[in-house]
Amino acid sequence: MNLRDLRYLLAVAEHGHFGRAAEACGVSQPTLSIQLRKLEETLGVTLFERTSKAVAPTTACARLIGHARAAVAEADALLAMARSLRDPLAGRFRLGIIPTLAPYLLPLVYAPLRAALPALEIEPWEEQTSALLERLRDHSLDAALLATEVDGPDLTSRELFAEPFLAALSPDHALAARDVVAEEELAADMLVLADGHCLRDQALAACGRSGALGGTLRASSLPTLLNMVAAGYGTTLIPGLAAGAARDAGLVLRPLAARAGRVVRIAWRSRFPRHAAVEGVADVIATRLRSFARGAAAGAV
Amino acid sequence: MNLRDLRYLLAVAEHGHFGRAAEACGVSQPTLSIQLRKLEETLGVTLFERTSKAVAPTTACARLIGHARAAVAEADALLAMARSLRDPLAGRFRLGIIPTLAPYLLPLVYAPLRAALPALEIEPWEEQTSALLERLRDHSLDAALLATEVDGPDLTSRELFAEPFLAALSPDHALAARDVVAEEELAADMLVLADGHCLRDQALAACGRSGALGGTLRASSLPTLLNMVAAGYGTTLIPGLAAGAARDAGLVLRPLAARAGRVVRIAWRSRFPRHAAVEGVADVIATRLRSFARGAAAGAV
DNA sequence: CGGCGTCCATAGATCATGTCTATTGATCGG
DNA sequence: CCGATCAATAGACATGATCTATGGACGCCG
Repeated sequence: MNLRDLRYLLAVAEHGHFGRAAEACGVSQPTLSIQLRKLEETLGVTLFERTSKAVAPTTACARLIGHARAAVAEADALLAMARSLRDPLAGRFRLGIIPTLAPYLLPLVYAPLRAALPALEIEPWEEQTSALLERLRDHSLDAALLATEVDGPDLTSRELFAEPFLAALSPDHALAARDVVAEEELAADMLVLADGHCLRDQALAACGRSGALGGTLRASSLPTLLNMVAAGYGTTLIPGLAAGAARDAGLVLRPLAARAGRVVRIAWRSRFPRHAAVEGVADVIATRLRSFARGAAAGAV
Repeated sequence: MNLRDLRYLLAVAEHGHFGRAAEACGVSQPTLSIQLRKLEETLGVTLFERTSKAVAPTTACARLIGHARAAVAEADALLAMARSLRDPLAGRFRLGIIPTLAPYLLPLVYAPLRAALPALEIEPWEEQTSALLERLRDHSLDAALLATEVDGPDLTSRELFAEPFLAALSPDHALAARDVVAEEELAADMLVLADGHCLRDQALAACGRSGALGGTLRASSLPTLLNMVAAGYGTTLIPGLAAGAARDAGLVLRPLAARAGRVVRIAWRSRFPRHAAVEGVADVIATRLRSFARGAAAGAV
């Protein structure tokens, strides 16, 4: 049994006439006659009482036709929905973002993304790198904004922009008097984020330390960390996009001598079919942040 | 798009594995792969993200799959219902019966019909001949029990049994003293049914009258007619099966000299597909009434 | 790190079947 | 009794579903 056969059945029931039903279905009358007879044979039920005068549905047909109508309607609904889902630049797009990036990047790119991809319903999801990678791999995210390389052939990534780190100091810190701070000078009293944040490892690596100091307080979020530094508990190293928030917290920011920084990338499953959506999002973010990256390259933030 | 394709889609979504899905569908893996790819092309939507490791439905697929499931379920329901409708000796059977027959025949044949055709749900419909023929022709009845021949090639009929008429008299009527009454003797004061009852015309014809007497009361039903005769308003001629009811009404019954009577037939549309049901019903009634017909032929009721 | 197994995609051949045009048969009306 | 109408049938044709065999990508394991 075929959906086409059910459409033929409905057409004959509606028109009560093989010729007109065939015309409505866009086929010849013999075709419709044959197919309907085959349907009757497969069902084992006579569907119509045929006369040269009229074609009347049997009672069996009357009881079956509701299901036929429902099946055809569902198939048509599926086709219509497929048409609306056809655009890869439309629909839900679940985008993971690491916590040290989300609060500072999203406000910058949200409006441009809406403007460039109006049909794309971006759902941000904030979590640490490893969790995002896991969610990418189990298909609960479509793409993720990270500050690390991704490994494995199942994932692909594209560089979006370079984000320089900055030394963040309380105004009364000794280094606050300097124009430029060398990364190693921060090592002595640097505060870092909790385990799992990629920024923690990158900050430690930038100033030549392999691990955090024993007993060092580990902030669970960047805003917390900024407040700790502002309160004079130590120094830290922040990503450039957080500069505004850091200044608002009353911190003094200084460029780094060796220009340590991180590269923000977008990552996705290599086989993810809506590649166009990923590229679209990536293009918008890269374009929006181009000036920022240029400024960073010039050493000015 | 095809119901088969939708079944393939559901199988792949369920198993997450082309090979096992193909096995479940009873086809080879390449077949399923090709058909699914074609489905993706016709829909314009990628349905699965394929890896050698796993096959994951896309978000678009997740939204479409509900409709696919519904369409397939409706089709399956249709097939299941068709299976149950396949037996022509099962299901509703709308049987018209003329009013001068129904109350006396139905009690005789109801139980035998239930016993012989347990799956046939017979729905009796009591109306006069012309209305029954109309309903037969417009498909609102499946068959009808009549006491007249039917004309036209669109209808067919089969004789079931012969039903003799009897003279019905009030006990104090002059003719009640006789053993046998000649049909013509009833003509003088015979009461008849209202227009439209075939019994009316047949009774008049039997006693040689072309029309009813002027001012004669025309009962709208046979029970009413019996009571009128019992009350002494005249004589009448009743169908044999009504003998019991007539005696209960206090009437005297006498056989007719010329053995006037009527033939009860079952009629149906020549193209009616459930011919087996008609034959089944006809056989049961003819068998049940065979003794009656023999008795009638022998002159004893 | 190289063979091996798993899994989906592709190629080419084959077979089933849906569709067409032309025609027949049945039925009805003038 | 003849012509019109309508569904069924016949035969040719083309599409398309399916199969087996094979290729290519990937992960596993010694």
